[in-house]
Amino acid sequence: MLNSNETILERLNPAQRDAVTTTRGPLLVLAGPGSGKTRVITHRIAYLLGPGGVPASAILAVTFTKKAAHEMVERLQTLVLGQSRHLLIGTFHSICSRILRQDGEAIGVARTFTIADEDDQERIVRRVIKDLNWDEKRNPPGAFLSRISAAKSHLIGPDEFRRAADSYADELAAVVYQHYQEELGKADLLDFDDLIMRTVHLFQERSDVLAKYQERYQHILVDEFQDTNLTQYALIRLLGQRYRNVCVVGDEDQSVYSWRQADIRNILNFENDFPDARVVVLEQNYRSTQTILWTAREIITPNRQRKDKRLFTENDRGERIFVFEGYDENEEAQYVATQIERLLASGTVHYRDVAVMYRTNSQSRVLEKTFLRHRLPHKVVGMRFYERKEIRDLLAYLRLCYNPNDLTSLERIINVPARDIGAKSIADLQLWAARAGRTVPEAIRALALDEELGVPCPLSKRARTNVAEFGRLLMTLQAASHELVVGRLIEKIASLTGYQEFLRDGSQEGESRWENVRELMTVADEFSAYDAPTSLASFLEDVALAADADEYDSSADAVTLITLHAAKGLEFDVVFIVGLEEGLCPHNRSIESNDLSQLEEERRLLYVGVTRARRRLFLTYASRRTQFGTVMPRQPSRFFKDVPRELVFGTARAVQAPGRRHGWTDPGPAGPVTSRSSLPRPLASSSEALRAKPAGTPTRFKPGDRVEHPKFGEGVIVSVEPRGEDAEVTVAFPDLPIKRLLASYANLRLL
DNA sequence: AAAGCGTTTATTTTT
DNA sequence: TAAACGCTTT
Repeated sequence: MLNSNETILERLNPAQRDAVTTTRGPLLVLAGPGSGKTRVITHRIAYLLGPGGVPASAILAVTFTKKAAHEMVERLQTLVLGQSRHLLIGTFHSICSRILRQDGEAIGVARTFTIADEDDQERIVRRVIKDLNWDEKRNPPGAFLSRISAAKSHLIGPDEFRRAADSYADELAAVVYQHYQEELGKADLLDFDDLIMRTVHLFQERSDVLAKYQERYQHILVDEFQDTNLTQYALIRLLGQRYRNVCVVGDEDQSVYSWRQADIRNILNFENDFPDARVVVLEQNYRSTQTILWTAREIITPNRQRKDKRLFTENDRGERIFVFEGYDENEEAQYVATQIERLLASGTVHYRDVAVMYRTNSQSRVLEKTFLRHRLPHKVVGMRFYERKEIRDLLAYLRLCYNPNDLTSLERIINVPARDIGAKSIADLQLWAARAGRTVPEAIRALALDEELGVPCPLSKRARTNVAEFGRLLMTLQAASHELVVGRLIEKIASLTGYQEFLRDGSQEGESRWENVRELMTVADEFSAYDAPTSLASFLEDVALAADADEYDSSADAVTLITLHAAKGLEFDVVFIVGLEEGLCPHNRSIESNDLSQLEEERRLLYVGVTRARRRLFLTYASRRTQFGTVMPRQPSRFFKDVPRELVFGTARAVQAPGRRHGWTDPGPAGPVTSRSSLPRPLASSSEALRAKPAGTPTRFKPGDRVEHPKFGEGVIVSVEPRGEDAEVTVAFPDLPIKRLLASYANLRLL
C-alpha cells in the first residue's frame, strides 16, 4: 500500500513525476528554489524501493550537510517505513570516511586515522613553516591552506603541484604542501579534502575495490550538485560509470560555494560525460508568494552564467517587499526587532517562522544585543559549539585515546591544564625522538614506562618527571577508552586530567564553559544511545564532520539568526535580509576582485536569501556602520536596482532612485497588492520620521463588530485605538484572555 | 613558565 | 572593537 505506484506518484506534478520514475540511466534534475526538490529525491527513492524493486542496500544518496541527510532519512521513514534503515544516506565526507576506514589500508591509509579540522590544519602548517625556518609573519598559513585545498579539490597531489608551479608563490606552496602531507601522514590524520581525494585515489588504484562499491551501489543520487568540486564529481563518476544510474539534482542559481572550489561546470560536464542523460527542469515554486518570486527572478536575471528558467507559482501575490534604511546598524536591528514584535502580536506568526539573514557572521552581534534587550527569543546558527576551546581540548584527549599518533591533538593538550611542560620541554622531546628514530608519542611512552631509547635524553630531570606523569595519564585514559561509553570517558578525562578543576575556577565564565563540557557529554550520550555504545571512532567522526547548518533546530520557538550561506536549503514564513550595502553584499572582496563571476556569486547569494521567504520579505540596510571601531558611511547595495519598485513598500532611498528598467511588465490583476489598511507600516528611518505625515488611515473596525481571527477564532471587538496609520484593536475571544492586536497584522475578518 | 602590558591587526562565506 | 601578538617582567 505504502509503496504502491499511486501513493508515491500522487500529488506530484508532471516534471516531478518524470524525475521520480526515470530510474534507469543518468538523470539531471534542475530544480529551482521551492520546487519540491527534496520531495523528488525522497519519492524517487521510495519509487526505487517499491515499484522499482531495488533493494535498499543498493542505493546511495549523497548530500553536503548532515542536516540534509537527516532530513532525507526522516522524510523517508514515513514514506517507506522500515526499509530506510538499509539505505546509505550521508555527506560526501562521511561516506568517504567510511570507505577509507574499510578499505583505505590498500593505499596506505591507517585504519585508525582521525580527521584534521581547520584548527589542526593551521597548526600543522605553522609547524611546517617554523621547521623550514621561514618568516612566520610573512607566511600566513591561511594562504597556503587555501592553495592546498584548491589543489586537492582538483585531484592534484604534491608532486603534480610542484611540477605545475609557475609562480614563486606556487613554488613556496608546493614545498609547504609536501611537508604538510608528510606531517598528516605521520600523525595518521586526514584533512577534509583528503577524505575525498584519497577515496578517488583508492578507486583509481584498486579496480577490485572500485568494482565492489560499483556493484554495491547501483543507484546513486546526489543532492546540491552545483556545490560539488571536481574531486567530488570524479568520485561520483567512478562509482556510477558501471551501472550509470546516476541522478544529480542541482540549481546553478544557488551555487554559492565557488570559493570552496565548487564548480558549476560539473552540471555541464555531466551532460558531456553522460550524453544520454535525461534532463528534467522543475520550474513550479510551491514556497513563495508571487511578489517574492518575481523579486527573486529580477535579482537573478542579470547573471550571465546561467540557464534561463521560467520559475512560476500559483500562490497568491502576497504582501509587498519591505525596504528599510536605518540610520546605523543599531537602528536597523531595532527595526527588525520591532517588526518581529508586531508580527508576533498578530498571532499569525511564531518566533520559529522568522529568520534574519546576513552576509557575515560578525553582523549577528548587534542583532543579538538588540534582541536580548527586546527579550526576543533567538538562536544564532553558527556559534560553533565545536570550536570552543574547552570542547576542542576535550576532543583532543578523546582523539588521543583513539589515535595515539595524533600529534596535533597531543600538542594541544600536553600542557592543558598546565603541567609545566613548556615549549622547551616539547622541543627537547622532539629532538630526542628524532635522534632515536622514534615519534614523539613513542618518546613520551618510553618516559612513562621508564624505558631507554638508546640515545641520551636531553630533558631536564624535572621535565622528564612531568612528561612521564603525563604519559602515564594518557595510557590510563587510553585503557579506559576501551571500557567506557564516550560520555563516561569524557567525564573521566575531565576529572583525571584536572580539566574540570582547571575550568571551574569560580568565575561565571568558567561555569559556563563547564556547562559546555556537560553539553558535550550529553551529545555523546545521545550518540551512544543510537550508535554502537562504545564506538569512539564513529563519535569522533560524527563530531569532526558536523557543520554549522546542522545546528539549525526548527523545534525551538526562537527567531533564527543565520548567514546567507547557511540558510541555503531552509525556508521561513518571514525573512529579513540585513546589511544590504555596498561592501557587505556584494562583499568588498568580490567587488575588489575584478572578477565578474564573483559578483555573480554575490547576486546568487542574495537570490538564495530572498527565495527562503514564504510570505514576507524585509530588505534592510544602514546609512552608516561601525566597522573595526570606526563609523563609515554606507551606500545601499547595487542589487536594489533590480528589486521592482512597484513591489516595494517603503520610502527608503534605495528604492526611490530610478530603478533599472527591467523586462517584467506584468502589472498583475488590477488594484493594489493588498488593501492599504492591511499592510503593516514600516518604520521610517529617523530622518524621514521627521517629515513623515501620518495618513490617518481609518480602520474598518468598530466596537461591537464580530470578527474572525485565523488562530483565535470568532471574537468581538471591544475597542479601537488609532496608532499612526494603523489601529490597535482590543478583541474578546471566548475562553481566551482579551487580546490587543494591531489591525494591520491581525488578519481579522469582519463577520 | 606564566602573567602583564602595549601594540597591532583583522572580518566573507564552511564541508 | 576585541582578539591576537610580541615583548617584558616576575
